[in-house]
Amino acid sequence: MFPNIDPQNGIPLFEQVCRQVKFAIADQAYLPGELLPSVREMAQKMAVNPNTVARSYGELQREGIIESVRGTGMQITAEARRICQKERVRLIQERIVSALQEARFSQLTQEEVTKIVEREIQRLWKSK
Amino acid sequence: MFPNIDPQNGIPLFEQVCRQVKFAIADQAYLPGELLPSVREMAQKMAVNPNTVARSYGELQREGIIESVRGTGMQITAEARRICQKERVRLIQERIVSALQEARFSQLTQEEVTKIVEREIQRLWKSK
Amino acid sequence: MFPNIDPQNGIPLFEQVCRQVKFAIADQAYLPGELLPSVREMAQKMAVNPNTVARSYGELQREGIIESVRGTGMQITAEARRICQKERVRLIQERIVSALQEARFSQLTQEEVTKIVEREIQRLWKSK
Amino acid sequence: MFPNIDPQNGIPLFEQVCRQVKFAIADQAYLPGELLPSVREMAQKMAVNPNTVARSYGELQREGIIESVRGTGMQITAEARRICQKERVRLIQERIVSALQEARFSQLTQEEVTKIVEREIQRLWKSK
DNA sequence: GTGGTCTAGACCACC
DNA sequence: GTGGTCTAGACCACG
Repeated sequence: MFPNIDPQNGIPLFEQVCRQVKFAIADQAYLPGELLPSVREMAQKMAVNPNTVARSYGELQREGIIESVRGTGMQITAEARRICQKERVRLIQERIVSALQEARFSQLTQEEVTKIVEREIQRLWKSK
Repeated sequence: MFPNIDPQNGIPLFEQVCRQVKFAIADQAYLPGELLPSVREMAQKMAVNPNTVARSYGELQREGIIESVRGTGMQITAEARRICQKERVRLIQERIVSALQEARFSQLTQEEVTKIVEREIQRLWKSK
Repeated sequence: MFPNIDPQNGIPLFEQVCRQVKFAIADQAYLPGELLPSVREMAQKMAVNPNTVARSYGELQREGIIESVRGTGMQITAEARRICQKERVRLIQERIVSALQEARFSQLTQEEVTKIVEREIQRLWKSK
Repeated sequence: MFPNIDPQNGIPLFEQVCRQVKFAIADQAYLPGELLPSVREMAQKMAVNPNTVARSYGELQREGIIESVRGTGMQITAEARRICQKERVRLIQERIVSALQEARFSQLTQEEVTKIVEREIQRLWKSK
């Protein structure tokens, strides 16, 4: 359920963790009122240090997506899904746009880019 | 000629500088045998610390794209254009693919992604 | 009778519970020889986990304010009132002094602080 | 200039550091555009771990009081003073009010509290 | 068991 | 030199 944490891709680990959790919530893998896996559990799942997960959870808490219940765990808030769905689109869109902007500036033609994009979309979504 | 340097987008400055120079060479803005602008000059153009440019030039030299000519400056090599054109496509493609992969994993539908991509391509290349 | 338990104000819950009980005893709401409400009952009154109350009772016992009577409950000791009255003043005074010290150190003027204090005292005790 | 960090008073160290820095800025000990002492330097001044200071600086950054200048340090923002002056009053007032509320609820009389407060204010500000 | 805080020490990218 | 990130491991308060 949480693959994809990559220490070598430039994006900080704690931020990748945030993204994964947001995507999972947007996807209703966790529902409001439920508890997120504990810091230690999640750390093991994702093969990162517990402190890294703790930092991510702190971030999510600040964004109003989860809240700490003393001695119990981190609980999904009522607004979590709404926030995460917006975030999901925003985060991904941001990254796509940024990549396309670089392509544009570097003088690639619309045709070249379209070809790359269509090929990859076919490849990635074919298994559906 | 060199806009787009963004200190806040996660990609190291010196790497952004490398990219810009590679793209300019791929685009034949600089031809083999010509000199690159001096470190200081380029630093000013790009609004970046001279040390950052120096590091980028070192990187380009290591990749065989430019070579230092004693007392004169950094000269574009004969193979520069070939290398840079390959690089340009590789770098951009890599980034696009990585962004689309995240979109795929996060359960966005093919339709949603296609919509974003097409809209942005229209927007970015409309001025052509 | 026991409002004011606030999970978010930095002071541990079990300590807030201790304070409330001490203040109630100082106030003669409980007299020597009487029994405190059972752990479960008190937990419900204060909307707090029974374990938290149990810990507080343990603390109060260690301070000689209550004593456990086998199979009966926690009994108010003879010295309870004396201890609690001293405690009450000490605890409150300590907290006020600490807050004022920070105000002093942070270069607030005597006038600013006096204004805040007088306003709040008026507000809090007006219903008398 | 930065005394008063106390590991034993219940308030987290990183938060005490934040408060101290805010108070210093409110007091114009640091002006907009200036750099805060480096993480390592401040850590030594305050006798805490550099990571603790880093966390505080991150917090201040999130509140718009300082901003990170790559490779240079943490710079006081233009709005820092305004924010910190508001914060100073808010933080201190909050603490005073909270202490007085406890006094109120615990059945101390207005006279008792007034006596304590006036005595302490005299004592703390007498050296002015 | 849970999260929260703190320390120590490391490595990196940037100036 | 600077801040940013990550790890490892500890202790505490709370349920």
